[in-house]
Amino acid sequence: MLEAHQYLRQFSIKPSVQRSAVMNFLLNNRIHPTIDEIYMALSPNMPTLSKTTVYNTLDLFVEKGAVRPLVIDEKNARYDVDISAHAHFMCKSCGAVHDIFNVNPSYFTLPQSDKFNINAVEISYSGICNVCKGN
Amino acid sequence: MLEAHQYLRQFSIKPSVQRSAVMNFLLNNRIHPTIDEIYMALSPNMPTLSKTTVYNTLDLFVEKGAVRPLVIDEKNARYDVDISAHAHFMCKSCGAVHDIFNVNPSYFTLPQSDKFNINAVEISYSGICNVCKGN
DNA sequence: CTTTGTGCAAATTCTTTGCACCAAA
DNA sequence: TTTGGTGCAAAGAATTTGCACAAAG
Repeated sequence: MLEAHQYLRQFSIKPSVQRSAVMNFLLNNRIHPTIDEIYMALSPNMPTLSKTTVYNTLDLFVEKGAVRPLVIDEKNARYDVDISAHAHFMCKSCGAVHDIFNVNPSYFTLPQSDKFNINAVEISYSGICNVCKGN
Repeated sequence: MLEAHQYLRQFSIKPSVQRSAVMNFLLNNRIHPTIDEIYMALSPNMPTLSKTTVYNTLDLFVEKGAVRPLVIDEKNARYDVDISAHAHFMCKSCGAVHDIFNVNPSYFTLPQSDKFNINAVEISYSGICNVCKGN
């Protein structure tokens, strides 16, 4: 937990018990969790935790640049504590989201445009994972 | 409308008045509309149209490969009738989604993986458009 | 007729909001 | 104390579902 505590300070986020717990979960569970997954994972050990706090906390983390919101799952918001340039894969069957690191870094270059001020890119792959495919 | 009618047949979609109207709208309004935008645009001329039908219709179009669902807007599902490989830009201020065609075609290459069966890719850019920026 | 499509209303799910209470400085 | 954080309950928004009626073949 101390680790998460320190980590938050790097992003100028005041640590609280709840914030540290959420960050700790994100740092140790690189599953790009949904709000509900975070809430479900933490509430057994923090019975008073509310989902509103998880929403507030993730909004703050995104605002401070400590996590990035993923746009890959139409159903739920998902968050990644790894803010380095990398892509993601989502299995259309089980819904799991995985990191894809072997993507040419040049793909993350932002294109020039005279109509838009482009400042972020997201590369999302989808298909079926081997677990769902049955091997 | 005849155009849309024919277009649907190419994808083995039985045309109905509603389906043709939706496809016609998509073909002539390349704005990557949401369900609500489609519904709002058509309902004045089709008072009995229901939003459920718009949902059903778009689901069918996606299933038949006539349109592709965009994963770029966390708030609403958006659809693109142009199924060729190209990227999109979404303005975080006004929410408008635009096509980005000047992206290196190689970026759309699907990476190989022994863990996943990757069969689709989406490249999404975001930022602020010039209209919102004030010039 | 029989199948397929449409549309209303209700239900569900995810997210946001308002407000009171708690905690830290 | 004063500010900021938390949590409950209610509200809101997008989507899905169940079912009855309409349309097409």
